[in-house]
Order: sequence, then C-alpha cells, then structure tokens
Amino acid sequence: MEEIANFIKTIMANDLESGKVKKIITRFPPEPNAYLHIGHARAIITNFELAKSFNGYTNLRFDDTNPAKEDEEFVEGIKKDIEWLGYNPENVFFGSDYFEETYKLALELINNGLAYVCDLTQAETSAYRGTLTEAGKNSPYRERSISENLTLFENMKNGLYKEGEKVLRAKIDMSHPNINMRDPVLYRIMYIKHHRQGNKWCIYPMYDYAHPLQDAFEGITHSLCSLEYDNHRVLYDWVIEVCKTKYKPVQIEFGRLNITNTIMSKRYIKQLVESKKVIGYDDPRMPTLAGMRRRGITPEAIKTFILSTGLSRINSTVEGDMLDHFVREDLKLKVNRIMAVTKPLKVTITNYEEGKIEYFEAFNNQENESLGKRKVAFSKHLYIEQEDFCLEKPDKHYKRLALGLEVRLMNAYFIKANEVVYDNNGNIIEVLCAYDEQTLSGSGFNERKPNGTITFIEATTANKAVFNKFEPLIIDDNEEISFLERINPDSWKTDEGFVEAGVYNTLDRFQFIRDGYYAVDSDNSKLTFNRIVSLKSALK
RNA sequence: AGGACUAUCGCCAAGCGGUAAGGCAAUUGGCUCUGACCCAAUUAUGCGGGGGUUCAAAUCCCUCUAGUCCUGCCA
Repeated sequence: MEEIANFIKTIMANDLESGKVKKIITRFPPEPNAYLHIGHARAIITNFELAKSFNGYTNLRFDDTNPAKEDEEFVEGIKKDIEWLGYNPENVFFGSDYFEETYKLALELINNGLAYVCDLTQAETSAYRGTLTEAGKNSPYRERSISENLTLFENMKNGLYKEGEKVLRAKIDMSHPNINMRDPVLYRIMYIKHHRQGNKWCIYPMYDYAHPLQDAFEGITHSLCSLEYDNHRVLYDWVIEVCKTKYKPVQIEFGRLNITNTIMSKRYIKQLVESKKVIGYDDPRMPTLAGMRRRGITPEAIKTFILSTGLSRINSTVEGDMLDHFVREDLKLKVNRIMAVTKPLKVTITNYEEGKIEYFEAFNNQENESLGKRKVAFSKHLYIEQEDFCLEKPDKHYKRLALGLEVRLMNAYFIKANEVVYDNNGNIIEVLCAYDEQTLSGSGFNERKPNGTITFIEATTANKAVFNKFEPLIIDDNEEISFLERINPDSWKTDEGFVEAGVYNTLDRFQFIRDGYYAVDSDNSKLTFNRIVSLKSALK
C-alpha cells in the first residue's frame, strides 16, 4: 500500500507540508449511467487509499448533470460495488444537489461579463469554434449586455425556450489553442426529468463547469481523473478562479487501466447486456465488479491486483495473466479445490467390481485443512481429462497416463492403462485400466512411484455442468462482439464437462481458479493446472 | 495557429544527477497424492534516437522520432 501512485502522493505530501491544505480530501465521481468495472477499481482504490494514507477521506459523488443518461438503478449498483470493495465513503453526494449554487455562480459570471447567452445552433456553434489548426470566431451574440444576458438566462431557466435554442457560454477566447477554452458551453436546455430533481430544472450545467465547482464546494483538495481530462484542466482552473470559490481544488490526471482480452468500454458492456448475450451486468463472465463478485473473485484480490499494477500518466494495458495471478494468490487458501473434467475421456477399471462404489475422504483444500473434508466417489467407471492420456509417453517430462504406465488418481488408487477402445473414426473413446488396491490414498504405500497424479470423476455420481454457458468473452479484431473462446476452442465448444458430485451443489458462488474458467493456456502450449471448477447451480 | 501529454525488460512499474527496485510472464533446477502451490536460480553495460552540460545523466539542456488525447448543447 505504500507504493501507490507515487507521483500523486508526492504532490499531496508537499501540499500538506507547505500548509496549502490541512487534510487530503479526494472524491470518486462516477456518472450513474453504468455499472462499475475493473477499470473503475483503479480510480476507486487510488482515491480511497491515497486519502487514507494521509488520514484524509474520500467522498462518493454521483456526477448526475445529464438526466438523459442517468438512472437510479446505477446509483444503487455503484454504491454496492464500492462497499463491496471495502470502502465506506465518508460522504455520499450528488452533483445535482448543487444545481442551485452553480446557478447562482453562473449569474455572477454573467454579471462579471464572463458568460453570455448564445443563440447559435449546435451546428453553427461547431462551425464557429474553428478547427484544431484554425482559430474560431466570435459568436454574434457574444457582446450582449449584462442585463440582456441576465434576462435571457432567467428565461432559459424558466422554460421559455426550446431545447437547443439557447445556451449559456463562458466568454474566454475563441482563438485559444486549446479548443476547450473557445467559449465553452456552461448550460444547456433539456426538458428531461432528472432522477433526483424531477422537473425542477430545465437547464443543466455541463461537466466542465459543474465538476470543478462540486469539487470546490466539498473542499476536495486533489481531484483525480483520467488522462483524457488533461486538456480540460486549464478550463477547470479557469472556473475555480473566476468563481472565486473558497477552496481551490487541483486536478491531477492518471492513466486508465486496460486488461488484455477484456471488454472494458461502457458501450460494449451495455451492448452485451442489452442484446442479452449475457445474463446481466453481473454475469460471471463480465468485467464488471458485480460480475467478478459473482464469479467468486474477492475484493482483496482486486485490491492487490490494482495496487500492484501501479499508476502513472500512461494508459496501461496489463496482461490478463496478472489479474489471474492475484486472484489465484488470494483464492488458493480460501476455496475448495474440487475435481472436474472439462473434456471427458472414459476410463474403465477392468479389475474393479461392477456396481460397487467406494467413497474416500479428501480435504477440500490440501493447504487449508480447516476447510474440511468431502467424500470422493470411486467405481469401475470413471472419467479423466482427455489431455491426461496419450498412447505413448512422449518424453521424460510427461507425468500423466499412457499405455503401460501407472499414475495415481488423486485421492484414490494407482491405475495402469492397458488397452484403448476406438470408435469407428479411429478416435480413442475409452481407456481400459487396472487398479492396485494396496495403493489407496493415505495408505502410505510407497513401494513404487506413479508417473504423476491426475484428477478424475466417478461417472455414475457425477454432476453435469454446462460449460458453454460461460464461454469467455473477447472482442475480435473487427471490434464486433463475438463469443470466441479465449483459448482452446474445443474445450468450450464440446458443451459438457463433469463436476464432482456433492461438492458442486454446496457452493453458492461461482468460484474459480484459473483453469476453472480459462481451461488451458492461450497458446495451448502447456497445461498449467488445477482442474478446479465450480459453477453456480442456479445457472444449470 | 494548433495545443497538451507520454516514451525504463514481452506486460505493468520504481527511479527525480552518483553508477538500472519489484511484480506478472518466461527459462532452468528441486520438491510434490494437483506439471498447481512452495523453494532456488536466470532474464535491460541498458533507460525511444542523436547531440550537449557534468568528475558523474534514465535523471539537466537542445533536437529528432513515435504514440495518445482534444474540433459534444457527453462525462
């Protein structure tokens, strides 16, 4: 936690030391128009941890200045996610609660000749603005008198004009090299019911005007935001200056976080949900915090992941492996490690009695015995992973089953493969094996070493789990949404896997450890492992 | 008359004038009733390129190059 965002931390420490601020106060200001995703976790954690490290605090403020996009559903979802991450905001505010004050300040601006009502249409405004390389030109309405502006703005507020007919603009500089300073719009007219204000207002402040004021009203000392607002900082400072606010917040930008093979944009997330490609914002495959929560990822894992990715003024794209690592690291002692088979291969124990079933005890987690034990079934009919068998041992590193070789079935016996059965197309569909009774797990047998240990499932008691309902989601190069397998296509397309009986139903969360939902490495070059899977029973 | 920002190992990222931290990934070996975990070891004479200042530069200066963002009455 010490290393978080050093470049920001240094600024804060200096401000504290110089006496510029007495206490560090930050804020996390989501617009309630979507659910939070893993990318937002960076902003949340950075804001909260930074303030906490200086004994300051953080406000949660819903940036709801555009009623066209916002909804109550999202404010509840966002609150829940933030609390889940372990943060209880000192205060919860809504940008819309400051509408009265921002309005009064706008009047001040007009009185000081710093704002005017403009009648240009949207297209005209755009044309007058100029381009990246050419200066803009002044609006013909720029020189209206203060009293006229006051009247017109009053009328705007009172609903005398149609949407788009008039806007309030700041009077700055139409030839400013930074386009954001070319008389930016401060207020626009919208006849839309606000989720909190109802129909009280028909003029709504723009982000560039409202945000710095909200920060100032709350005494925010450091206003952290992402890189794309860098170009807005000069306007942010302008607003703070001309409004003569008591507090002078400072905006600091940092890079966004992206994760490879992960959909992170609001737009796509929304599209997935609305097209019903996924169950909802909390679908376990989603990169939303709600989805990750449902998948069984813990807030601790997210926190250590975010903190370890660091923070800089670069939009970074970290590899999904890194997220996986921290999730595994966090989960490895917390979850049950049950057995599962995703691509089943039938195994018949030829020297085992037909109809007999034995149950062995196994720790739910070998590294954490406090998680208790469970029964593991064994009989003449089993399934193993297709990849755990091949006809001939390919090299000395191969530690699984092959014809003539003996392996340990985890928690059970040694078995030796003697024969294979083929289907009409020449595919191996079954392996005939013999078990050795004296090699039972826990018996202390050590007269010979098996060629590795593999997992298995007893066929008659196994629960089926539909894996293809949880295909990993990625976006292909054309940026069209598709359900491509992240990796080994076969393991997810062949529809069914098998999860050990008994354990599957007792879990109430979609927990996973790497291969549970990713199956094998992306290049399929190496199997890494823990075939540990559990699925949410409600989604059967 | 364009402006702003960024550039350190495959991916993140420390460093802020004193001779390149760490994590992920990878590789090698050991251990193992999960090829997991764990343990040990390896991985930038180099900090986008070129100049310069200095006893000393990733760190300062100049210059070039590349990438990102900005022309919503979105945030």
